[in-house]
Amino acid sequence: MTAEAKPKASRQRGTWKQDPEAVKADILRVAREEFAAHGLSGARVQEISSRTKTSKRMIFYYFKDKENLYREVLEQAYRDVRTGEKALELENLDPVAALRKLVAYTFDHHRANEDFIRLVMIENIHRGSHVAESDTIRAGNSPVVEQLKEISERGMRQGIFRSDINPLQLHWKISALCFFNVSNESTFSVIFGNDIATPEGQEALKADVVDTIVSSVLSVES
Amino acid sequence: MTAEAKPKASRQRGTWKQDPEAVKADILRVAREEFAAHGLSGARVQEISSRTKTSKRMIFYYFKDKENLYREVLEQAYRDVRTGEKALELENLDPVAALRKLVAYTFDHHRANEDFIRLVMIENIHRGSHVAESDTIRAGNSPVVEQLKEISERGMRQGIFRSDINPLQLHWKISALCFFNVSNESTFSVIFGNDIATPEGQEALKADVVDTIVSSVLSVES
DNA sequence: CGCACAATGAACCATATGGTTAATTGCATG
DNA sequence: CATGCAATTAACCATATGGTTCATTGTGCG
Repeated sequence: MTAEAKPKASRQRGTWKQDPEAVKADILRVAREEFAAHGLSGARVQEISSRTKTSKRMIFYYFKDKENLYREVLEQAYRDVRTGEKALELENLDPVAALRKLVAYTFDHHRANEDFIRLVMIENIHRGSHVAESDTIRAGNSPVVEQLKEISERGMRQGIFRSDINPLQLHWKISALCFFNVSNESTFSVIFGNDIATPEGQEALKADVVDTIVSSVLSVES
Repeated sequence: MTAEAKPKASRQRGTWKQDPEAVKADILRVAREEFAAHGLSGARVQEISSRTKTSKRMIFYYFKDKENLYREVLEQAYRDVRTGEKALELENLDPVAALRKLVAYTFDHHRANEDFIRLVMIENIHRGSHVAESDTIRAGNSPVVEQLKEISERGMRQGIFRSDINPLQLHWKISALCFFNVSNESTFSVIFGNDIATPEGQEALKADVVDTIVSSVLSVES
């Protein structure tokens, strides 16, 4: 490996502190950014190590190999984003208001977690093979479907929602609209102009998405 | 390059026919599959050449380098998929029927062009930098937005559509739902089960997507 | 203290990979 | 049928890349 030397001015030979957890966290943080930016094959271990306070050696010491590092990055990303889904207190709201709040929140939440979106895109390029291998990712399917089920049932009982709502399909639709907004922004802007990508465009779009989801569940005669 | 030899039984030294167009087409076809499967950095020139009737040398002879090959693959893919968007004869249908037909067609069309979807995903990972460089891709923005504009205007004139429809946003919503269906199938299935990915699930989903789009444009008092 | 083991640094390695060089063959044209 | 250029083959190359080896240093513990 030519010129892979690492002077790292801040650390001279002979004196260093041990801090395994910090080192691992540092690697994971940088690796996440690099994988999100360039994909599994596009990311460079060398580049990850350069941006780290530690050395390439430690990456393999703690994470075995590149693919395993990627897997752990994925797991942490899923964990973080699920933790970040804060409780919305939808129980006190009427079904329509609850749904509006949940959709608007999802829209913003996706926008605020672009790296996660990109990791999921990358994972889909790999046909989901790494998420499939992770028990923790498969297990912790977010509680949002349960929330939607609860909202739907209330709305149906009150007669304001149509009676054939499928909560999973409803979640799918919300995901599709909020995910695509982030995932396909680049190509969509290039081809159709970036009216939608501007702050005002995004606000208009969010309102449209919320309305679209709500109108899809309302019973026709309401 | 160790063991990069290519026996290619079907072609012995000293006798070969010239057919530049066929060679180029062959390379493009294989390259498209490889890039769609593994991404720009994940695809291997070596692997592309192996699956081709020609040699690696010819790839660089005709396409200069890997990135340029990728760009030409993208262009051809956009060209093909746009050509494949057959005329739907929506003029004779009432606005709702026309819209239903267009959405259902888009849903099926995306499903039938997974490689194209994957290339667009990959391109978005690269922040659309290659589509941005291609004049032909930027120019030929598909006529679907015009069709939607026409349908919307008819519907609004008849009073059955709400009066604030934005055709581009409408196209965006249709794209989002139809694109996500293909792009995120893997991770969605892993996490939420594959009910939606089954043939029956897809039919139900298509109906739901069509209804969702239609109900989003209908005026509330209709 | 001194020992055992975890953590770290520096250099090194095998191979994969994108790309090139040089020579050869097909073929259209005068 | 010679000449010149396009198309093609086979071998080769520089370097990037993921991963490893070996020695050294920190640290908790008896």
